[in-house]
This record gives sequence, C-alpha cells and structure tokens, in this order.
Amino acid sequence: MATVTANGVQQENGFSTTNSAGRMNGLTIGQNTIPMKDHDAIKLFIGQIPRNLEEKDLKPLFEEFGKIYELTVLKDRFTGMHKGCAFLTYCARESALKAQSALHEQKTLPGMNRPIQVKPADSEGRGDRKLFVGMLGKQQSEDDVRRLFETFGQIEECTVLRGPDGASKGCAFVKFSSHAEAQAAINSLHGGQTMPGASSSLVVKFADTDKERTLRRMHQMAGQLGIFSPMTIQFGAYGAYSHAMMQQQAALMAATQGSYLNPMAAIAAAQMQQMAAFNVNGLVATPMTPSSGTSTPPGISATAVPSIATPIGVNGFSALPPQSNGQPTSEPIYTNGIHPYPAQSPTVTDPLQQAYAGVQHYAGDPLPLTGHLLFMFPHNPPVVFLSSPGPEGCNLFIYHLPQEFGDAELMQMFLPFGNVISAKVFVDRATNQSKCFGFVSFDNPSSAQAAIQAMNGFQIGMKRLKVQLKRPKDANRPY
DNA sequence: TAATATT
Repeated sequence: MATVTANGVQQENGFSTTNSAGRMNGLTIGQNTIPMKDHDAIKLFIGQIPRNLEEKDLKPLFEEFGKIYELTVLKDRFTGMHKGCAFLTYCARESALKAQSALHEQKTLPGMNRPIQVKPADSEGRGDRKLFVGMLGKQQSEDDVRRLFETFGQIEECTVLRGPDGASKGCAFVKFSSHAEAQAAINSLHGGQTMPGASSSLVVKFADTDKERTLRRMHQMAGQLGIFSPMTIQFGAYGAYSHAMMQQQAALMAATQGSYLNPMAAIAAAQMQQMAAFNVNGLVATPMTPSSGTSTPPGISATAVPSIATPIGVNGFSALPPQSNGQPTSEPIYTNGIHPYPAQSPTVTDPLQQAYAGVQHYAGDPLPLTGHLLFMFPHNPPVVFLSSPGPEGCNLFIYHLPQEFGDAELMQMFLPFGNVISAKVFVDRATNQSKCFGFVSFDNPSSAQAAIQAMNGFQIGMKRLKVQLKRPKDANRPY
C-alpha cells in the first residue's frame, strides 16, 4: 500500500518527539525518523481526486498546510483501481483544519467536475447522523429542506437528489452534526406530513450503509436482468461455492450488459465480486462444515473453501453445488423447487449436428476481449491462445447461451475454471445471430469437469445452461 | 424514494 510518510528532521543523537504546540513531529532513532502525530490529529477524507494522481502527486498540494503524517489513495481491493479519493492525516491537528478551510470545495482539480472535498473522514465521525429524506415534493429546494430540519440541530450537509436535467428526484440527504439531532428529526418528521405532489407521507430515516446500498443496487440490476428470483438474494448458503457462483453471476452481468455497452454492468459486477469475497472472508452466519470435498471452485485456494453438509438451494443460484461432501445420499433442499442437475435428457434437435455441419471450429485468433471484461477477473490475465480444440476431455459443449453472448462472453464465463484455450459461439451465417450454443476448450480435463459441475444447469434469465463434454469427432453417433 | 468516493 503506497503511503507517503513524512520524514522528520533528524537529530544527531537519540530521540526527539514533538507535540501539537510543537516544532517538529517525529521520533528519531539514529538515522531513522518515525513520524509522529498529535493525539488529537484528524484523519481527513479527500474526495474528487483525478484518478491519475497518486500519493506523490498529491503530496505537494497538501504539504503546504503542514507536515503530512500519512496520505493514502484509496484503491479497489481486487482491481487496484484508483477510487478517486484518499485519506490524509497531518501530524498536527491544526494543519488539518487549515487544509480543510483552505481547500474544501475551494478548487477543482484538473479533469474533475466538482470541487475537491477535504473533511474529516467518516471514521472520525460521531456515529450515524446522515438522513435519507424521501417523499419530498419535486419543487422543494435545498433551502426548503433545510428549513424543515433546522429546528432539530446543526445541519452540516443538505442535498436534494436530482436527475441529469436538474429535476428533483423527490428525496434528499441531510447530515446533522450529531446522531441525537438526526434521531430527533426522525422522531418528529417521519410520516408526519405529505408534501405537495408526493404520493405518501414524508420519509425520514438514516441513510443506507454501504452494504445496504450495494444490496439495493444488486436487487435493482437483478430485476432488470431477470437473473435472480424476485426479492431473493442470499449469501453464504454454501460458502465458497456461492462465492464461485457470485463470480459467475458477476461475469454474466458484465457480459450481458456489455453487449449493450453499459458501463454500469462492470461496476455492478465488481460489487458482486466484493460481496462474494465478503462471503469467503467469513461474514457469513450460515454454519459450514470443513471440506472433505473433491471439487474446489476454481480460482479459490483450497484452504479458503469450506464445503456444505446440507446444501440448501437459494433462489436464483440454482446451478447447484458440486456434490463435494462425499455423501451422495444426503438430501439437498432446494428452496426454489428446481432440480439443480437438469439437462439430463437428450434434446430432440441436436445442435451438435449443426455444429459439425460445416462450421469451422474456432482456431486461435485472439478473442476480442473488452476492457471491462478483462477488468472483471484481474487474476485471469489474457491467456495465450494455443490451438483448438484441446485434448479429449477438455472440450465442452454449451447450449442455451443467452442470445447476446459472443465468444468473449462465453470465454469470460468459463475463465474461472481454468485456462480457456478457445471459446466459440456459433453464429447463423445468414442472420449473424448467435445460435445460442458454443464450445469451450480448456487445457486440461479437470478444468473441464469443474466447469461442468458448476455451470451445467446454471440459470441465466429464463434459461439453464447445458454444459457437457463435447463428443469426440470420431465418435459413432447413431444419427 | 437512494447518492461521486470512506482504509
């Protein structure tokens, strides 16, 4: 983690420390100086930072107000992507106050639309004191909202949410200087009156936490994409397995949306990955037993993979877990009532026949990966495409693909299971439309098996994938 | 009726 740390002035010998009244901040031991900060130092949150500026670029701007104890640009945990904000702690509290008054909303960094934010970080805060206000009239301005709330305490921020056209969305955020003030506002205002033009009475509640926001967004997207059953997203039902499934869902969301060039999908997918990671990180109340399993979701280290004593299907995640607990007679419960291992019966129209009837198998051109898809799986760098198909037992036939899926999306979907050496969606020559089936080749059979285990029966929208070994070319087929 | 970001 890149962090700029102040270098103190060295003394000849021994130790030196300073205080807030003080001269210099730092503990010097011989050649090394360890920066020290005041005990009443304030950690500042810095927002609206251009994403091309790193710690070293920001340092000069802030050093003007005092010696910096620590400056850290926030990065995405998985992708390393610059989040456009940072934390800054000065050695002296006074420096922080000076910087805040000199910079907060006072200038706009190059390339930004909004002025820089310099204010105490949430971690310095006094608890939950930010309110969401719903069911406002569309005509009500920030000032109107302020007037409504000002009797309950000191308002630090008041923002009416607006669309791109500037029209109010009928809701606002109001931040008080203390939790008690916010609570008082809730007690007095929530449900108490109906604003002109609003469809029901005023809503005043504490604003969502980040986790709640993420869940809300996921629900929204899920609804749009039809991926999940309505209103049901659960985490942790089967530990690491659902982690793997989350990754799949994330990939699917990105891929599906990607065909519409919707950048939100990538963001959403990244959020889902984060949720999946939470899962593995143990923020899961569901009891899990140690793994005796034979199939480990790809890309997840074996030590991080618990298994499931009693698999419980979750609506939407109905491509069900590998039978990894060595108890084939256990009776899984599937709350969505759909059996996880579908597609056992042969289909009447065999797309294999079409596949073999004149379409060349993919033979090794670089796949047209889009940027956001690569971004999705930072630990799966672009593979070198060797040849295709792979050895026997490495090649999968996939049916019931979404119409929108192209080669890149198909590959993306299977990357978590191993090295994909080719991925090809078959396309109708006349219409250029996907035939909704394709082939994926891995470089080894166990990747292929893992992919079958996890992805066969995997639900996308209304359809379920069929994933099975591709038939060998020379196999006798009774057709 | 839910947002520029908060280790």
